[in-house]
Amino acid sequence: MITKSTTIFINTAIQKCNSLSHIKQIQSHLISTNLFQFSLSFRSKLLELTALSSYGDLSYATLIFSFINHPSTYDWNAIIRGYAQSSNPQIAITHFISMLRASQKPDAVTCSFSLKACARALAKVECHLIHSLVIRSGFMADLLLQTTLVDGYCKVGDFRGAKKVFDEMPKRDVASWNALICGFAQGSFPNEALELFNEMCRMRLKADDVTVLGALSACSQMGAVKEGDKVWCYIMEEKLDMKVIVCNAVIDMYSKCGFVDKAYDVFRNMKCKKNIVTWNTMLMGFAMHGNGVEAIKLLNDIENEGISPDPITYLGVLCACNHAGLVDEGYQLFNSMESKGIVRNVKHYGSIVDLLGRAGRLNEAYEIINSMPISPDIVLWQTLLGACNTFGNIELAEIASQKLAEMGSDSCGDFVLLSNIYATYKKWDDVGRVRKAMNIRDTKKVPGFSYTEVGGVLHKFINGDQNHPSWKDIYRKLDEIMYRIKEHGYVPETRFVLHDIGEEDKEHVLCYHIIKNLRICVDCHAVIKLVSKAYSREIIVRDRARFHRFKEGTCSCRDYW
DNA sequence: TTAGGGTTAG
Repeated sequence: MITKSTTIFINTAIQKCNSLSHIKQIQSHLISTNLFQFSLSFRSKLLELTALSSYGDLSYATLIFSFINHPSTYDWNAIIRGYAQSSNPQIAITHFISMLRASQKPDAVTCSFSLKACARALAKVECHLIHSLVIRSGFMADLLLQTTLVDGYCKVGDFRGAKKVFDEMPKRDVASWNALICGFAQGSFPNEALELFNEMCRMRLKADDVTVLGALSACSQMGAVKEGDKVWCYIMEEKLDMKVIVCNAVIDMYSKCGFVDKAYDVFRNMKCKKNIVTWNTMLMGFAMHGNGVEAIKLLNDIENEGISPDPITYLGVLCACNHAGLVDEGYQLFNSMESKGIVRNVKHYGSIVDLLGRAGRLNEAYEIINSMPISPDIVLWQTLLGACNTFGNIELAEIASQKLAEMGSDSCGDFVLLSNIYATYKKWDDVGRVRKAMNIRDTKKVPGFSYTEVGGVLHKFINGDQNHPSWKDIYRKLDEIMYRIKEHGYVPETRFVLHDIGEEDKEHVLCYHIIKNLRICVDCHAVIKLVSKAYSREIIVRDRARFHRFKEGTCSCRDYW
């Protein structure tokens, strides 16, 4: 029998607990008074504190757990929940399986935590397993659990499964809609996400901040500015612009749709307080559009506002210098980071290598890689290789390729770049050697594709495909465009074609190649410039890294990208 | 005592 005063004493101790040593003191008290094995409620609370609080320690929680003779459902839930939100969610799933093996019945909450673990560990099979367990246990009427299932299925990449659970839900609330909308948006199905959002609006269901975040993300991916405008109107009508997170997403949407001015309008007129993400998002917006000077100015504004820039701020401003060709400014900022207390990560190094590389300062870029205190990653070597390709540096290209091979990169692009450098110098034997290596390694080719959005519908084109319902008309139009830009002096850039083939064939390879999902290539860039002139049209192209705005035969990047 | 959906990144 636990006395009332003991209960008060322990509860107070647990409430006031704020360090691991407090936890240990309470634990020793529980053990010495024999309450550890017999007072389930105190023990579970202690375990929860250890597994979940900021001062707790998961491995210590696991130790406590291992001393429990017969863990209760609460104990299991605490440990599973702790691991589910840790950097190692797979362990939560392992504990869940141990729970089943120990013949301890999971409750709906256990399933919820375990599903979250599956989502974070990308564990598809386990997600299905828990779903069937949920059905067998009679938990399917639980709205919260159904929503977790929808979310879990999306995160593990089973969108059909997610849609099925959603469709079969007898009742849905805004969170269930959000799980699917955001799931689709994050899973690169922006069309579907936006359709669901519109369906929600048609049904006159009230969308909340999370819903619009999903819808905005979808618009950003599609470059669907008209749809984005509609979402922004909805946000203002519903006063969701009082939430900083929503404003941030709007700024991001306008930037990614190619309208950095609109993004800046939203940024300047915000009614709520800006946070560091707001500043970073705006900074990245300027970076994407090659507005280096504005980005540097914004960095000064951040400091004047008394806000501390973080590593992402510096990544943004370096990226901006990069796209604007502000080499010295970027280099200076990179060097000033340490004195500002910002620890450089691999992305900062990637950015500076790109900056120097694109300016042709290849040896300096290589020196930076060699002097890095952290190990360079694949992207970094690819960046250097790309710069070597631009400036025709065979020696460094071979070093970068060697590193990439050592790191196990099987990207087709790496081989293509090296091969292109050899091709530029007509070293066909070396080209052949690279091609052979490509075949042996069975390199993975990322197909080039482009999107365009018309009336809220996304049209996707893969290089040379015939999947679009109007593909014949489209190709006919492309032929006409090619004919017309040749009148404006178009000469296909054939230098960057892998194979050693005749000029005529090379041109054929390039002529339907309009926009790349990776960085825009020299030929595409030249074609679009001429199209903008021949048809007097402004064309906005977003490639993997930035925006190009073509007008009257010139591009906003001033041919520096 | 313990549940669901979320913004910036080379």
